[in-house]
Amino acid sequence: MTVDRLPAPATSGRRALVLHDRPLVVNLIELTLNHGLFVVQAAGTLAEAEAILASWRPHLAVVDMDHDDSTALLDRLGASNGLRERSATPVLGLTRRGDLQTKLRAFDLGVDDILAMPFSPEELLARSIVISRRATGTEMPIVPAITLGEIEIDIVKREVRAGTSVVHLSGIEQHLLYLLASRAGQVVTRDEILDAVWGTDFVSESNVVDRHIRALRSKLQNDYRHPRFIATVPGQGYRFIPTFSNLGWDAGATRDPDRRR
Amino acid sequence: MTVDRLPAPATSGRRALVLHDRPLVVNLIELTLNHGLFVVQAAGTLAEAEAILASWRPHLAVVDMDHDDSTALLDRLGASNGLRERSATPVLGLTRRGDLQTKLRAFDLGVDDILAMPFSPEELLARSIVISRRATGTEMPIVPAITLGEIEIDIVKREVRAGTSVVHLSGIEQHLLYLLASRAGQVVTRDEILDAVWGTDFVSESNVVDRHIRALRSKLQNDYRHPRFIATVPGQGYRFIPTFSNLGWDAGATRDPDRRR
DNA sequence: TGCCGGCCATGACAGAGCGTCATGACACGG
DNA sequence: CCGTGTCATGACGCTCTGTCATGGCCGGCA
Repeated sequence: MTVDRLPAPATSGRRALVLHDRPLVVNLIELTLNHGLFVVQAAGTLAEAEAILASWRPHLAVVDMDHDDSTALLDRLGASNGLRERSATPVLGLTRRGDLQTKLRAFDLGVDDILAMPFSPEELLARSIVISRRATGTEMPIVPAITLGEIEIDIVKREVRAGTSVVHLSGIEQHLLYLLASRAGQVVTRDEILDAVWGTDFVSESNVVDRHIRALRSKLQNDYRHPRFIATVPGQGYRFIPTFSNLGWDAGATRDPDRRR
Repeated sequence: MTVDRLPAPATSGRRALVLHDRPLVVNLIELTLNHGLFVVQAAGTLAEAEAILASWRPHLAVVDMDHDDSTALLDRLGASNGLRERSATPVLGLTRRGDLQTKLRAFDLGVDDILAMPFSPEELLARSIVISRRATGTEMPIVPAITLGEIEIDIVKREVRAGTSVVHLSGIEQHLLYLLASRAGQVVTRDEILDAVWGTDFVSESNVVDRHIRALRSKLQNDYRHPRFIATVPGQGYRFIPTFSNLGWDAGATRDPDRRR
């Protein structure tokens, strides 16, 4: 089965380093930061991050604060006693816990801003742009909308245009859509989604993922009986396909026949 | 009628300048920043702000971005092309409009962080502390709870302890409580509240204030028939009195007999 | 072939937070 | 004594989030 490739993003030469050990989250961040014309490189360990840092000189770092190496990386980035060096790379921290204590500790470690899960891609982009432009003092281009097959996503307004209809997404729905879209054509597990949106602390037996997938679906498709864009792969998870026609099988079937791969 | 004075706040010598032309908002900010052991001085005009700036050397500035002189003051504070000077006073901007464009413009003007109305005192405090400690690189004390008469308010948890019961407030309810508490014993108009919490853009004929006053009341008083702490002054507005016994008139009467003053 | 069990979609619901509306009590002024 | 304006109150609508019970479909297995 062939699937449209995501369009190659335009770049402005702006670079972002991501320290995160969940590939799905990295994909999400990459797709989101494309709106800000960032090119993203991911590191799963401190060593990788340092290599990228030395050779690539990123303009922004997005750091999972729950990662074991986050503190070490922040040290390397020029944090010192809550007072960051002027020329250091601006850092956006991601955290599972949103209480004030956790946030203040993150700032102590040298973060420029902090984002608690679950967040929306809109917030991620906004904060990334803010701290990045503050560090460099230059304007930053934003591409408010991207097109994926038959879908157009406006990240700022949190709207999706599919065909003639325009719908507004909630933060979590937008997160979910970006997650799936960043892996277009591939299957994403429920557990991966749960982990990427809420963090592993969340109740794994919960039904939340289904719930929001369902909300997304009902917003993306005009009529009830024509499932589009999001297919179910039984026993495995969900799969996003940006064009309707590429689904291939009969409309009305949500199930993805391509089960064994 | 005598009313308990608010306790004189402990200070840590940390100073905050507020540029705002609504005295009620200034009171709110003052009471809120007391949790961070700030001493507050307010300016209604650029001239006043400059005088305070020169003689008082504040550690933090809270600036109403809808104020005519906000841009000029930000210039004075060392903003230049989105790139702020290192030693400049950190600035927290307040704005009525919360869209991304407005926020980005605020950052362009040199703000360190931006807060859109309606916000909760908890957020105001958290962001103030974050940008202030980032600028100075020192630890900042927080007093999580303050006591007003028979009421104890935990700003971080957004909880209120009145007697034996503990209740959780929403952001707007907390804002409302701080607003009234910062003018303890005095009457506050509906329009003033509307303006201070939502901004004047809001529909003036709306019932929102009553709605949230009611919610606050029902959370502060255990039993239905004993109104406490928040009295109605017919034709004028509401009045907060931190102790029950000081209400003076018969329990069961929500109305404040002290109408003509 | 027929039954069972697992996976998933669906509808219903809960509950917080926010805002609106209609009604009715109450006091005041004429 | 009645009308008017001011408030309190209950009821409702809406969005967002999360939970639960049900029932359909399919595949595996006897």
